[in-house]
Amino acid sequence: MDESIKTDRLGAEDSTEQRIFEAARDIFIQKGMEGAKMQEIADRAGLNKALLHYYYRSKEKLFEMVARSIINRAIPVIRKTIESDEPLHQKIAGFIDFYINLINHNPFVPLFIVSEMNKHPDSFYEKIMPIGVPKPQIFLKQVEEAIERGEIKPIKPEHLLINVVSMCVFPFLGKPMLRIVLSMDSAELKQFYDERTEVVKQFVFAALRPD
Amino acid sequence: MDESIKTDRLGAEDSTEQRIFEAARDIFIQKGMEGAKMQEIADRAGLNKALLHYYYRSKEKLFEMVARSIINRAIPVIRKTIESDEPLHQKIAGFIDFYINLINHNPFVPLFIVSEMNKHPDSFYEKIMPIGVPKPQIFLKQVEEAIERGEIKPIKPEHLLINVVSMCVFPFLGKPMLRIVLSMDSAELKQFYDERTEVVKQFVFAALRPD
DNA sequence: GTCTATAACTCGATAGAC
DNA sequence: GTCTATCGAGTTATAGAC
Repeated sequence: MDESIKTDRLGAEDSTEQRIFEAARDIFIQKGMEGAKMQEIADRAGLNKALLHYYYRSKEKLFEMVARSIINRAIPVIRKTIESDEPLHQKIAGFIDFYINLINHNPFVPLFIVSEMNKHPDSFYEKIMPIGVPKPQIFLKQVEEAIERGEIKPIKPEHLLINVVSMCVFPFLGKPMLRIVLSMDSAELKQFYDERTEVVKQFVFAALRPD
Repeated sequence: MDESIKTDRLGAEDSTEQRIFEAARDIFIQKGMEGAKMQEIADRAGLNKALLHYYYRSKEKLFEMVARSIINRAIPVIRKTIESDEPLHQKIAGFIDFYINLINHNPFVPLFIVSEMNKHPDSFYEKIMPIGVPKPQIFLKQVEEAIERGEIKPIKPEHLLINVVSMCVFPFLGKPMLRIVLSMDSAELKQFYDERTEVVKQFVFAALRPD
């Protein structure tokens, strides 16, 4: 089972175009638009610079393709979970399960998206628009109704949503910090991330449990 | 009351060196090492490029100074809170209060640190070393003791720490996302961030409350 | 210390052979 | 389609006048 956010194209054709795209994705994710160099991408793909331009015309266009592909893959996941109308508890649990698992397989994607959003919020918005901005209304309403029925402790729905997302995403952004501060080795880190799903679920549901 | 993370130097001397440093800090935080241009820093400082080299020799050295200064200011805050031996509940509450307030005044610092850490973990570690890596042992032990005494629900102390930090930091990293997904305007965002301190405290303590 | 002018260099992009 | 060689724009860095 491979949850990696790879590319838009289906199948695993090992075309030159594909190899360039994958090399570019890795480098852009790691170093950002300005930090990435065409030479480095070419080296990683095992080709020369000229070919990058042959297939993608310019660095900017190549970056566009990569960014779009990553966003196209990540956003629908959020949308689907947030917009579905399954029961609240189930939805939250499913969201945590799926989201942590997804990031676990694509640990650098959140930083890429967060950086992109902060540096170029407008171009990001344009990329998101066509595939549809996640609409949290259903979720927010579900929370309010659950509160009215006394099923969960009162909390502003927006804060609940952010709390859940924070605990899913941030540990991956702060991975190097964890390493240093908690002085964990690779094995301990892996275990830590494997435990996360259950821990976050328990934490959230404990926080929501009414008196 | 000014909680901004400004510079290493005390006082507010308006020397050329100082103006360059502050301009550089603003630009580097906003655009990163590669995205920032010496010309832009010079413009912001109201000087010419040559002076940047006169005072700081190279772009790399200037960046080093800025990065070091930001880290030197942010880390001791974490250390002090984590390493103190005040009672657990008080410590957690104080941590949330202080941390959210601090980031609220320096909203771009977390992204800078997270990006830096991920791009150059080694150079980051070297910068942190001399001022002392925060040692969470006291905190971790306090949590374990509180669990044994039945004062709080069982949870791995490391996860609790990360949960708290996540909910404090991530909402600022994801600000543009909040804007889009929750479609908040500036006023609503401000209110949202003002509410955060109380919401996070309540959420954490509710999650920790034993059955 | 501060400025202008320019050297030196990096890197994206193109030309042209194969 | 793929390569080597090179151009040219944009940047960092320095020389030298004031």
